[in-house]
Amino acid sequence: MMERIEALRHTAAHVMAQAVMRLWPDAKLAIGPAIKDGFYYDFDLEHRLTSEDLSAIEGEMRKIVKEELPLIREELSKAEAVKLFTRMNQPYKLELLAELPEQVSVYRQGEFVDLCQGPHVDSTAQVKHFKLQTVAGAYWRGDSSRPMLQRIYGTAFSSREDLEAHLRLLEEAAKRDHRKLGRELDLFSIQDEGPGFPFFHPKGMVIRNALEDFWRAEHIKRGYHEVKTPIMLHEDLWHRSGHWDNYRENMYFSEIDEQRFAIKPMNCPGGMLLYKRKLHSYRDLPLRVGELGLVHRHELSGALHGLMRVRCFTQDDAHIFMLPSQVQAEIEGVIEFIDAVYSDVFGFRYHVELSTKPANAIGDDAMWERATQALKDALAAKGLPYVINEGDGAFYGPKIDFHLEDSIGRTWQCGTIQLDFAMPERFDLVYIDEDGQRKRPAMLHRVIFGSIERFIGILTEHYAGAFPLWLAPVQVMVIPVSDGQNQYALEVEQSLRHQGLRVESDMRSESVGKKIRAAQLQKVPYMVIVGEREAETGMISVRHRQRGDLGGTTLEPFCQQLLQEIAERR
RNA sequence: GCUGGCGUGGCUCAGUGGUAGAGCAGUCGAUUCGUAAUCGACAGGUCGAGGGUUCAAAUCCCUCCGCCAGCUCCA
Repeated sequence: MMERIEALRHTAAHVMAQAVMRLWPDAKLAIGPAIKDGFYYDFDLEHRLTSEDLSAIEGEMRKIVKEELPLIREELSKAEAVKLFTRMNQPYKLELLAELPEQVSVYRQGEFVDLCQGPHVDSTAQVKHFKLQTVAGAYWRGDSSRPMLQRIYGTAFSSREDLEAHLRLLEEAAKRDHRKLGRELDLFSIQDEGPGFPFFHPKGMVIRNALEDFWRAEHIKRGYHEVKTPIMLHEDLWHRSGHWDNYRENMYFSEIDEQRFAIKPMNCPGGMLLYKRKLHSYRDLPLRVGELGLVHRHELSGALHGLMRVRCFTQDDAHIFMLPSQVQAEIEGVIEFIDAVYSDVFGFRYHVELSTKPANAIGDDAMWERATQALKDALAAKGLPYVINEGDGAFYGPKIDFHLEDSIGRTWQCGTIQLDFAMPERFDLVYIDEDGQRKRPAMLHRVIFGSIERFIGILTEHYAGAFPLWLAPVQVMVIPVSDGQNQYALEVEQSLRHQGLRVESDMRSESVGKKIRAAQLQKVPYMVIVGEREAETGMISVRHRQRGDLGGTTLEPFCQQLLQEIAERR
């Protein structure tokens, strides 16, 4: 079933390529695979494709569908295929062919033929429900030193209903985009004067502080200490840590008293200095040291994306210094910690990747092998399925990455656990073992949220802005029915505030309906409506943003119920 | 950084060569209202920045900045 839809999308890609070739016969074909929910095809083409062109291509595709062309597979020798694609003047296909085995396959449909291993559906007639979406640039073979091609993305389904449902889903997803909600709910902004450097507004700060309070409480429970290291440190430190050799491109530098300083892109070198401030006993280990550390990284301008991808962010970092014998238990502990936060508190679905030694790495292969194996062992012990991300580790060690999905299905790395034998070596970290000998500790770098900024972005989309009570910037909006109840509303507001709730009153001379609507749009969890009836009897009328009118009650039980809801983080 | 698109009041958008418009939000006034929009008035923009073409530029051209989609890269 899944394979059939993939074949259908792959065929849709061929139909699109055929349509493009009919409209622009000089187009050079690159590749055109099926992807999640659709397909794309890359073209090298003098003409710059516009959205009007997309309609024209769609029109041509519909003709091809009507022609009911059968897809015919042919097996060719490589030599024959080279001849074929040379005759067709398709250099990218020839480049692909050079790496293929002696026997290759092509698929024909009418006058169109493409190098392809398949499978496909039987006829272009089956590609009925599709839509071309966008055209964007993409490097040939994903290599930024190669030519940039034009990529057309499309979506295709086996039924009209599925296609329409998917298009509706995309529309709904756009509504929960954290950048849109961040503006509407007045959580944060990014100004032209600081691309990638977000401003947090009062309401965004409430969420941020609630997350940090939660974070601190959970870390204390798990035996962490908290520290704060400086934003800026001498360049020499970054030479010692390996960042200058391996991470310089992403770093900001400045000068103080004719000395070069770097703004930290990571917290670990500062953490190393803190560890080294005194001698440690084996009895001190594992030493778990957390830091909400603000780091700055120069990201490519085109990569910036709301709070998800910024140039300065706060990592909820921690460095765990361990005896070699403690490594596996500590990794497992962090895996459990992350799962407890993601699954139990926020109800996220996530997937895990294991990233191995990158091209620019410090430390020898044996060390990398040992560290990678330790991460694998921990994952196996926790029974966590994972995919391997070859060559994507940090330059100082392999890592386990936890990925969360945004509203349109893009995934973002949040949590990560990195095992590092290199940094302790470089900084000559030691502890005194029970035999009195100086020995080398192992070290773990890890984050739970990843970056607070990105995590807030993910949370905003996850909840579509309707944050649970414990995170909601305004928890209760008091709404007097008319000006006559403003005084009573104020008393209610004060009383709830004294209980520690975040309350506001809407005392504008507007209709109740309008004030309720405003609170609903701000996704305030509870509205307390007070009119003449309530003012006289000392009661309140409660409305919930999702459950609607909950009827009358008094302050005391209402307040207790909310405090309970907050305590349980529902 | 690259390819393409876009940039008009706080927000959403209209205006494509002839001295800047709407709705929402805001302010003021009237209304005093019972669970998602009461009525009226007022105020608010050197049209992203700089340069050029023109009698005349939001509109055409150039450069830069920023944003959006994707690629590359990553928390």
